[in-house]
Amino acid sequence: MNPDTVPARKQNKRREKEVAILQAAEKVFAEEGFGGATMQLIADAAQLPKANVHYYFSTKEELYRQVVSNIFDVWLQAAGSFEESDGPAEGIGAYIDAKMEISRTRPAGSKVWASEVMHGAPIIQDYLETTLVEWTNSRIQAIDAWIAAGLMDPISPRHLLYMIWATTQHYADFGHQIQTLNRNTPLSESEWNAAKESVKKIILKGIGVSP
Amino acid sequence: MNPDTVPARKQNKRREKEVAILQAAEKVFAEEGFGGATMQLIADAAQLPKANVHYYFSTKEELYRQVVSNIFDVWLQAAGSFEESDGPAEGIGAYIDAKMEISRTRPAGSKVWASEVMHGAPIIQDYLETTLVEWTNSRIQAIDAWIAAGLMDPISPRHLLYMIWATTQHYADFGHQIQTLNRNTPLSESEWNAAKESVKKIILKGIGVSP
DNA sequence: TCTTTTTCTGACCATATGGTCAAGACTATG
DNA sequence: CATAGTCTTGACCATATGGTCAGAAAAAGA
Repeated sequence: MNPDTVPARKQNKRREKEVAILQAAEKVFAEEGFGGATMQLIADAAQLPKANVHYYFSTKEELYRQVVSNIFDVWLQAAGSFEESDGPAEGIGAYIDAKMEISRTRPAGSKVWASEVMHGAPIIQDYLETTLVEWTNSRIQAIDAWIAAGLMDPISPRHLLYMIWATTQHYADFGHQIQTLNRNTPLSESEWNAAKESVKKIILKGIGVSP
Repeated sequence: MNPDTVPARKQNKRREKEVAILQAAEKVFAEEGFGGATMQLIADAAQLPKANVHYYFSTKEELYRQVVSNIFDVWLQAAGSFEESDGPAEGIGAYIDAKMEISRTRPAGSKVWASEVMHGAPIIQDYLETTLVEWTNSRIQAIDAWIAAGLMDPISPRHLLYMIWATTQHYADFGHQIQTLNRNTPLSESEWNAAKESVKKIILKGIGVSP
């Protein structure tokens, strides 16, 4: 038997447990905020004794840091769908789709991210200043190129990005409000699609891109 | 002398002190979240002993409730600028202006509101279900009337409203991120104006309204 | 099977926090 | 000036929370 097999399996098992805790933590942090979340609540959500959670993540900050870090990875993944090789209709359309999909499937993550930024990004400030700044600048260049090529109106790329972020994340962060305004019912599959199409339609037309 | 004068003056003094505490609380709640905010932090921000804060607001919840309630009033005030008597260019344009102005002048309030909604609106759920639902439905009717009159494209009024809320509030709630992307500098007067114009331009064009 | 390493957990501790209280200070009024 | 009502505040308390730890249990390895 390969001597690496057993250790690998063990590593996997450890990783699985960490992931379970991280999922529980993401949910609790989203619902209660960092200050309101307690290790006991997280442990209960993960169906583990509190001390066991501390075995995998020594401190609350450490756990929170990893939750936020995971969200950032998801964010980066969606960022990849913004391909500058295609035109603005495909690039921006796909990006909006991807971000709306994240809001639908990972609302808790989006809320944790929003909370972190709202409180001054104490944990991920370095990511903001490096990765986010670079990504944003590179996308601004891409949009400017589209503008120069006459593929869209000469709007401010920066504020366009803010609008996309704001609108797409709103469906996660303010999901409770949206549900209240939707006869206290979660958005159905078709309502989600309508939301997606509305957002894309208004923004794309707003920047002078025809589908 | 009017017998009401002295009591009134006293009432004013009490009110002034309450307002000072409410302002301090709004700031602290915005920065720390409900769970992270402590009565001591709020007392320090208001430059009062903690026990004195408790004299005016018996519990943390009570204080928070009033802070959130104040924000809702500000929100309603901005909502008034959405006049259906004018056309969409004026009505929606003025509404965006008003909301952007709130984001600029009361960012802490906006953050508290966002935080409250993100955590399921435990305090102001009744406002959402009554006032907000009514206001939203009435605006949807107004927009539908504009659409019927051929003054704008047949978009979903509901999702248009969400987009306006999301985008305008983003400049307050994610102000830290925006500042980081703005060479770590707060938006200047002219940058705020550029933001306003960008938002109005894209949204109004996006719904087929010419200025 | 015996030993070693990793995982698990109840009990415990130090600290921070929301809230109380009683006594003092201040203010208006008769 | 005396009295009554309002405001102020340091000291205090009960509780909740993040985190520790010793030892049990389980798994891996020899």
